[in-house]
Amino acid sequence: MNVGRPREFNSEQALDAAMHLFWRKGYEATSMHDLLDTMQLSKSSLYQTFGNKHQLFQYCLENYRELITCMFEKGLNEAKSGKKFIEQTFMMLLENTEPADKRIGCLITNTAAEFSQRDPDIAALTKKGMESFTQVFLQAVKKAQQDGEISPSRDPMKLAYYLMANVTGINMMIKAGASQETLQNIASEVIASLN
Amino acid sequence: MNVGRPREFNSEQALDAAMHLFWRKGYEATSMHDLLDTMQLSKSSLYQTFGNKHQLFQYCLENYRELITCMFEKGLNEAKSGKKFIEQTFMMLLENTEPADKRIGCLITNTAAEFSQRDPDIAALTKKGMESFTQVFLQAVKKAQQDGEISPSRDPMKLAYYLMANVTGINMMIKAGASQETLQNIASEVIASLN
DNA sequence: CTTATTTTGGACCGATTGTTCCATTATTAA
DNA sequence: TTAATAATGGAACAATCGGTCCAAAATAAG
Repeated sequence: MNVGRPREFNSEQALDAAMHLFWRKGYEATSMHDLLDTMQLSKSSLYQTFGNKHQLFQYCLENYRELITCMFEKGLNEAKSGKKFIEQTFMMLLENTEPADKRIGCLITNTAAEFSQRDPDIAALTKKGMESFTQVFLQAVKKAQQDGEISPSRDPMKLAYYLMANVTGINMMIKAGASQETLQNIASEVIASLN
Repeated sequence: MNVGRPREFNSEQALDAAMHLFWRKGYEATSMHDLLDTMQLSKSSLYQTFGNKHQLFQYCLENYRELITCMFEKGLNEAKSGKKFIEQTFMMLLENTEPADKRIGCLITNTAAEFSQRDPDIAALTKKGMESFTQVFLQAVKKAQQDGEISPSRDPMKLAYYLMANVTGINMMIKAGASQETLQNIASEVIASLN
């Protein structure tokens, strides 16, 4: 069996905790001390298990990408139609305006903003994340076209990227302090433009 | 006249240099050492003139807001029509995809992403910035309606926020590594939805 | 019990962080 | 020339940064 002293922490839970901390505070503003506190493990354990802060962050990004992608795919599969899923997605966004501590946006987007500029490895992960999310929207648009909600003459890939831009934009405007009413207006414009 | 030893630096130039540095690197990733190097003044001079790093950053945010707002207003006044201005704005965005060091996005948006969450003063400035930019789009939409390019039945404020969301979203997708073609597609969808 | 293996706790590291302080320098006014 | 004023350069500061290292602790196998 497992020889040696057993672990006193759950590595998946610890990674999840780190992910949420980075999500909320960003990379630079999160210290190792913060991480140890939140993940509830010792410094040695963290370095042994996750390498270092930078590697841990990359694990978190991948974890986040998989988590969100799965959640979206599940939502799409359970939705009554393609357009319903898209509407639900925007409605979900609007729920994160109040209180202020819910305005944490999207980890991928936050990360792209913080340092896509100076780290090619991280930049590759943000690109990958964006493409994963876009794929879900692509499936949603195709489904909506099959359901007769969007004209088959419209390019589904173009619409998928268009939706991504708006979801990203709304996420950022939430962080910039836009009101729920404002965001509601944006969402309704986007939904109305799908036909 | 001015008594005492004269300044060896231009405070406006120094502020401008700091602004561009924060724009490129973000707040946390920019050190005082970086700033002194770029602004070309001594530590004492920086603290005497701008208070501290946090205050300097706030000055930079306001400087940026005014700079961009003025630039946009000038562009709008010189544009042949409201819709032409909007199109130009999106075209300008697309020019910042390559090379990688041009993908610095928008300082207000970057700042909202980095720490609207934990600093009310900064959050207020990002909100103010977003509102300033939205005002320009509002004027542009109204002009386009007067020019007969957008139906007068559409709510100009809603469209202004809708445009803001898309500009912000595209800016973020640039940072996340989206291709120029992708962004071109998004922009054309947005432009096409204005009628 | 002994040995091998793995994890844990914490002391310790050099480097860097933002900031303060003061003597020195450069200027104007008297 | 002297005094007043303001800017500069740099030493010094405590605090924190991410990271390393090793003895101690806890388990399984022999």
